[in-house]
Amino acid sequence: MSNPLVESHLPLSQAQFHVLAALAEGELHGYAIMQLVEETSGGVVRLGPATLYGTLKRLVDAGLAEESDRRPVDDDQRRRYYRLTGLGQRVCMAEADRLEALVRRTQRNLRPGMA
Amino acid sequence: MSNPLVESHLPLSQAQFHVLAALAEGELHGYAIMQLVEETSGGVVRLGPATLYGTLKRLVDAGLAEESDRRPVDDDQRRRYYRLTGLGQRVCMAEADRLEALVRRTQRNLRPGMA
DNA sequence: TGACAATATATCGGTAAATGATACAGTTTC
DNA sequence: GAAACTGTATCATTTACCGATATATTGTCA
Repeated sequence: MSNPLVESHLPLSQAQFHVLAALAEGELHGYAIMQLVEETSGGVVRLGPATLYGTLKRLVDAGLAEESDRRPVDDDQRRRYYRLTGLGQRVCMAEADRLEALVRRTQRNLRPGMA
Repeated sequence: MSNPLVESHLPLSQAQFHVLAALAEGELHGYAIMQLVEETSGGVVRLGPATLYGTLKRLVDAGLAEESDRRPVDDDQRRRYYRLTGLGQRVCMAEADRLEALVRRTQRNLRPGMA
């Protein structure tokens, strides 16, 4: 399952992974990403505007996310929606799988009770 | 289970979490950490000397890791061993738990096959 | 309707972290 | 005794992060 195109984007920074993970929920606009990340992390991860829009721009430049032209009726016209690209989905999934293995191993090592 | 002292160190950067996770395996010297991180990530995460020793120093300054005076007989005398502090264990565990939830949610969202 | 809070995007500037390159010394192997 | 590997360390640069700030729109409600 080795894929050089995908792996060249790994590992993702925390900010990048959190934004991609938020977009995995569906098409979202910037402000909604901020709220979702803060909410799903229990308030631990708080992306300010500079971090969010900077990260978003980098993800778009890297081809992992793209702006969507989706426009729900009566939606706030200021909103700009983003979604994962196909590559973005694969990269996000690969990073999630990689972290899963690391997390499991770490939890096993630290579970009570060790010396 | 909220713990301000622990949470003030979250979220960890990728490099910091990887080093702490490596130290969760046991007391290790710098070079061994480099090898272990590369090995357990399937070669995806490669810490150069600057990243490793810089990160290690920051972790020690933050009280998450400490140098050990452990000296196996006939061991290479250049080696400097490090281990997690009590705080480091709790922070590493908290980060692992946080990532676990995020990873699960992301995998659920991206598993085949969605639009 | 007028004021205020929340929503929404954007950028500037400072700071911290990550990283490639490099250096240097000890150890092992043949 | 030379080459490859092990091991720690730092410099200089790049990159990313992030607090602060700006500005405009939308929603609320008195």
